Amino acid sequence: MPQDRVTSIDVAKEAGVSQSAVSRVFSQTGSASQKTIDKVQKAADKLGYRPNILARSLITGKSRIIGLLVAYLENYFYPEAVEILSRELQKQGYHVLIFLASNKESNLDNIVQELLDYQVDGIVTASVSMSSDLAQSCQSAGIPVVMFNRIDESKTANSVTADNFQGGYDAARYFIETGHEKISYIAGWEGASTQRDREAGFIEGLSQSGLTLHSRAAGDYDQERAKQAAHLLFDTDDRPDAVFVANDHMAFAVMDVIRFDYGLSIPDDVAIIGFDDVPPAAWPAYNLTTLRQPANTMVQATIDTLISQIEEPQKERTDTILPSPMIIRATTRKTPIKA
Amino acid sequence: MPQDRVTSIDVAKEAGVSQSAVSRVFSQTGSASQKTIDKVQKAADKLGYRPNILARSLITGKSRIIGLLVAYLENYFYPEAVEILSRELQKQGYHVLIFLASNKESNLDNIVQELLDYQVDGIVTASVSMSSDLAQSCQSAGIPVVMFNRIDESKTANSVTADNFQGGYDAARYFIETGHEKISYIAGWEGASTQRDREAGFIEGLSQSGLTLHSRAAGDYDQERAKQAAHLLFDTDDRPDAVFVANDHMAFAVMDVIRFDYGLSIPDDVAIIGFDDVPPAAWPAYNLTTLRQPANTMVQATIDTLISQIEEPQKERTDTILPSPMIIRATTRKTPIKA
DNA sequence: AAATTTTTTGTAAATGATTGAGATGAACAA
DNA sequence: TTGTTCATCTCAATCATTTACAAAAAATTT
Repeated sequence: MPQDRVTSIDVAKEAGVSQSAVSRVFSQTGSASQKTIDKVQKAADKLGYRPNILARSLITGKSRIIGLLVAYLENYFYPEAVEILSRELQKQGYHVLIFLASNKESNLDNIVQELLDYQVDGIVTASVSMSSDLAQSCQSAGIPVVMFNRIDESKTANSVTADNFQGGYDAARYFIETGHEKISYIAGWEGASTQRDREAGFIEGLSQSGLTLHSRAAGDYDQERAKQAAHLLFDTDDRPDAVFVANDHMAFAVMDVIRFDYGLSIPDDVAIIGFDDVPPAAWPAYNLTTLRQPANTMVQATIDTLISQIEEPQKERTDTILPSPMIIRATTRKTPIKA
Repeated sequence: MPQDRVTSIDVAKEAGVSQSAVSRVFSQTGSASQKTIDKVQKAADKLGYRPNILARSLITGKSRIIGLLVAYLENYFYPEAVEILSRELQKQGYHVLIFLASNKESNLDNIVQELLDYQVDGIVTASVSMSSDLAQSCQSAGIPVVMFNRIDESKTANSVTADNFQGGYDAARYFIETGHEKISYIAGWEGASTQRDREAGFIEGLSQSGLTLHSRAAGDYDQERAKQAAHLLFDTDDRPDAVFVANDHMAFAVMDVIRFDYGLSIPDDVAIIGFDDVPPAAWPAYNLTTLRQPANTMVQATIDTLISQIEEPQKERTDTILPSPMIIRATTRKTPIKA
């Protein structure tokens, strides 16, 4: 049977002090004499008392809950980020309430409403971009929002991203440096800022050498679609000799198609660069050259912006862009020029 | 500036009814005439009112929050499970507050306490087993606990697992059927019930044919350790020709070692069976024969037990064991007998 | 139309904490 | 002793709801 909750009143009675004395002992703010602190501690331990966070939140107006809105976890960049985010926030006395967005946009409004119903102190969106209306409505409710891995075009929410443009640019430069000329691109989901920036940077990098895309197909950040895209690129006489894939998750699928469906060798026949540097990229079976999104620092930046805005609501919004270094592994050639 | 919260009192004033009338409209229980419902709805819409869940929880004693305690997300079985869990609970009006356990046992007590502080309605642990004391203390606080993917030896909490014993058994039988005799095992973390059951089943399956383990090493469910374990098994003249690896996550690392460090061919030189059937197991680069843990049905069972216990606290605890079918892919031989 | 039942409504008391205002008392100086 | 200061404490209001109770209104029966 659910034993009755122990409240501060019970502790107060047990310790022979007032209820508010108990409260003062448990909320760091209050001043209390060592004597009462001891008495209260002892009574609390005896009864197994712990303050009810919900009641506290009600009155302080701070729940110490951060709402995390994420669309899917199949790209392994996100589980990693979620883990770090959650651990770090935990250290600072916050906790993460997780919400999964369906793919249908329409649903997002409802989900954000539910988030607000829980009186979250802040919101992090990962792999999801809020409409400006939605971001605005959080804003005006006084709830800071950080978009993780998405840029907010409307400049309402904060954002933290890797330098997607530069990453795309570097990928292009590296392909060119290593002697490629037929260079193709498999795009992510067109609605995502990451996709747009990576492609824009890549194109820019090509055009520096007077090149354009040899071919292009959309993979929507999905493995099945990426496979189809790869077939599109390779079911032709004029195959690319280098492919930049908009994220690692798709790159694995693309590599599998290239190796197993076409029997081509990577990087001798085709070089591949991905984006994210998720753990499997380092697995010997793939050993993928990629642009690293630094999950750790990205999460840290996310938390910093969020918490500083929670504590000082008047703070300006910020866009943080972190460097995305190239991790050179074995899916690209090392030799500068093709024999 | 954070605009003032809209409360039921504001709505009541606007609609010209009592505050409790507003409450009645928003909580399904209360009776109200169509006329007041309309008035209240209109006023609420106008002011943008939504009930404060924290305040509601305070009085009802139900937060509709489920605490999820997870140790790490690097084994990709868990992100998948978390995603499904969260989505399904969301459908039922619950939400997931996620807590990451550190590896240090000591910490677990604190974390569970924090969970309870949030007045969660139930707890799911994934890849974590609670001490019986801890489970007991949740029990007596009236908070049902389901251990996902762990058996509770002490029979205090509920549990949902795949049939790990049978899976191990089947792996052994399959190796034997396909003509192997030097059969080894790479163990998971010895503290986990999954590890123990998988190994026990495997040994049992071998002994049915009068065989014993050719060799054994511990990988602790960790890729680095698994690699070391693989070296231990293969740095010898008398190598195994089949290895059962306690989960897929380690199996990938082991395959990489076998292929790239020893230049052996899978399954011709060595056959491999894993456990879990995480998505990368189906990727052509691995194409791993494995025992599937049915994430979907396991999560569904978890939710069912949890919710039924939340709603009927007197309910008996249950252990659910779900079948773990073998998914035969390309890391095992198909031919019954070695040439 | 009166009596009865049913439905709706408002009042007020919870829920379990925080917190400001004032009361208490100890410590100290004059 | 008296007055002053200061830390500590208690009281009571507050947070935003739900909900028991009783009163009022509406619907139904006689």
